[in-house]
Amino acid sequence: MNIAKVVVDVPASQTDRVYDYLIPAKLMDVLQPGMRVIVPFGNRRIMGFVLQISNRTEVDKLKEIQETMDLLPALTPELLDLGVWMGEQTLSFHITALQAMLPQAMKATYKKILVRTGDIPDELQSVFSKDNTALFEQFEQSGVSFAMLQQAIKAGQVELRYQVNSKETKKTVRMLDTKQTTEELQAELSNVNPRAMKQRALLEHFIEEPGPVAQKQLLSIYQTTASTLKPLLDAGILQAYDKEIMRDPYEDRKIEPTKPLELSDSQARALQPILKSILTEKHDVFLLHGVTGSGKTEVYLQAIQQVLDKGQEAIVLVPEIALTPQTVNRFKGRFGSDVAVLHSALSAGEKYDEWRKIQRKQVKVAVGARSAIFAPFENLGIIIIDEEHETSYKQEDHPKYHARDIAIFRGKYHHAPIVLGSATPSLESYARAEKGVYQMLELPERVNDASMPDYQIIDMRDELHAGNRSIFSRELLDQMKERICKKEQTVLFLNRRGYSTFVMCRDCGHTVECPHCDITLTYHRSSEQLKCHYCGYEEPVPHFCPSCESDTIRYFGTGTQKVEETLTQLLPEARVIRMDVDTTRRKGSHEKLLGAFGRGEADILLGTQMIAKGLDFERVTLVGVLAADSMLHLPDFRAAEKTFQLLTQVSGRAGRHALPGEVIIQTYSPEHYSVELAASGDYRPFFQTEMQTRRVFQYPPYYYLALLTISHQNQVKAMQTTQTIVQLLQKHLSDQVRILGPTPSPLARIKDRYRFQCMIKYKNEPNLRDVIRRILHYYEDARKKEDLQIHVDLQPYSLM
DNA sequence: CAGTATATTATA
DNA sequence: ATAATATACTGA
Repeated sequence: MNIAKVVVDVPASQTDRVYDYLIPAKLMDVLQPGMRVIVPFGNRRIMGFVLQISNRTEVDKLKEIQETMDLLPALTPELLDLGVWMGEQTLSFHITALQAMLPQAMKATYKKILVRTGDIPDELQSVFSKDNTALFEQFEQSGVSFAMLQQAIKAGQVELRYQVNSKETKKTVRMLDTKQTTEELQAELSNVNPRAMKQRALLEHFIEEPGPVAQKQLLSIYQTTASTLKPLLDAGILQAYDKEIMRDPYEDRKIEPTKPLELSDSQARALQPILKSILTEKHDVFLLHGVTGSGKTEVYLQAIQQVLDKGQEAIVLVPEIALTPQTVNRFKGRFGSDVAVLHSALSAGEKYDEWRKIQRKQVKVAVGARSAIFAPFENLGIIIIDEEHETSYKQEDHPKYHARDIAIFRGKYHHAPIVLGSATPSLESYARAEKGVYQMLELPERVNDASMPDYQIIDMRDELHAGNRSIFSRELLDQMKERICKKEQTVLFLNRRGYSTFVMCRDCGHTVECPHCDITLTYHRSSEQLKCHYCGYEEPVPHFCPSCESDTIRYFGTGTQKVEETLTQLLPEARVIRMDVDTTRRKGSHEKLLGAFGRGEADILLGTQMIAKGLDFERVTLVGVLAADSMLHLPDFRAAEKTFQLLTQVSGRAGRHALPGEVIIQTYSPEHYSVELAASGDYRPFFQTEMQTRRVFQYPPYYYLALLTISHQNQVKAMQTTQTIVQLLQKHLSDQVRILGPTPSPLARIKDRYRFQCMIKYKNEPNLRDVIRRILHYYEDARKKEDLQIHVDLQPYSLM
């Protein structure tokens, strides 16, 4: 057993296979599958994952593994299996799938280093630093001729080394301790100059309180600096050393411990089957459909409790934007230090430490966004996906996985149940629950006897006819005034998706477009620039229309800043907190703003998507949605579903406690079923209506989708290639399949590349992945040489 | 025909 | 992805 099967860190189709390496004697008893290693590859050194240790190989001359990067496997056997499966399912490289399961900090970085080993010309010497090394990059920038370096390397005067590093760093604190006994210290004390008061104080500390202490802490207690310490360290009386510590992003937060709450009847009814699956170790998938405020989280908490009691572990996925301190506190409050939290707001180091807590089994519960589904637990008892309908569970770049699919894979492996929770389930999940593939659990009413809020839909066209050109309807304005009088609070939601600010000429209707993409430029007020969100192009706002030279350039669209301004004009007495990307960029600002709102320091909370979820404030009795229909016109078959979900979620922020809630929805499409049915608060009618549409147009959940996007600088080339691909697909797939295209992508041009798509609708195509793989292989040369790009997305969430 | 740009190929 | 090697292509 001296051969390791290794996947190397070269994401390319040619290297997407397993390479065999000899295990050197020093690693013989150390190396295990799942470890990262450094291996020679060609004349470089690169990182790789050990998949397997074996005694067989087909290759005559094997190279040796150079060294290991881990002492504990980074990936468990389960995750290694998952990597294979995920690579196949998403048509990604094996290495890409494996990398996706680890924190960014564990990704390898590569450096080429020049080392001087002999006499070299002065000109070349100038590149090297004092220690006779130089980064290869430095050499390239230095302007010294390549030939000179080549010669020096040939002559053995310079060596080129390939260095592999991992980005992970471990945080340490400086500790102080002494090896001497109290008596010896007493003796030392008498030697210290009596005028060195602070030094004496530090020594006395070690006499009174023996044992190691953090330097920072000690110095602050005795109000002194490291200079006091120095003589003691120099004399060898005290010793300093660095102790590794875990970064704790939540260390200075006080979290009140909570006890399990008494469950309502329906909560108890929903919990029962979950507990049963946990106990019998059955891989069931539950769809927990509970209206907003119905207490889904308490059900999760009690299910997790059962898992922990059994000595098992739990993963809870929460959408990134809902991963607020409030949410985290609910889990930390119940399970304390057994919880690790993984989300994007943490620094790379913090994420790495949270991950290691899981790896070392120092925690039992992982709460996090999409990638937390890869938490390296080995005895999983349950996986919970909250807000399961959220599209952010689908990763948009390779590997394009859906966390729900990964959860089901892991659930099967561990014989553990999966709970998908939502007030507005995805049609896919609800349809599966109806068919009995998943088990349906319902929480039809709110806890605390709170009733569902009252709804009002305002047709903004009527407002316009009545001469109100403001972004606020009269009704909403009146209601907000009333709330301020009653000392109640309002949440205002501005849906900005598919809706951005742009400039338009009032005279001729000209809008400014990106010269490289077929898209209108977005107006950025802070910099007075027009920017393209797809390629980064920007230009200053023109003073005159580029088309007709009139000076009637105006801004359109509504940003939160604009709403805030209007609000202060119309309701000068209102105290407004605005939450958007700009005001929450700084770390902790999110929490600060919500905290202030929670304490009643503002009357109105104005925000985008980020306020749609999880907020739970007692005094919020009014929710206003400013542009309910802004998503409906997007080229997306899920537009109605997303609108319905969003309206239901936002409305769920109102009247969650004793005070009754009211919801006002402003829209230009009051008759659209997604708006109307959100008002009814009832999921089923919407589900049934939407299912009909999906059936007629042959969309999920009736059909599976695969989307191929082909792009090239040359429009004709892109179109023709897509045409050929369509024909190839038609030829090799079954005759039940529906293939659409070539169609120009909704974003027909990005970065000067024309984009065409082909959509495959299918029910059962076991060969699909193989056929696509063959097509990709067929175009391999063209992709490299002619810069043709082919993107494949199976079960896409974005059709752009 | 050397010297250099470009395509091909292997990476264990 | 990257580097070495094979091949094609300039300019003498």
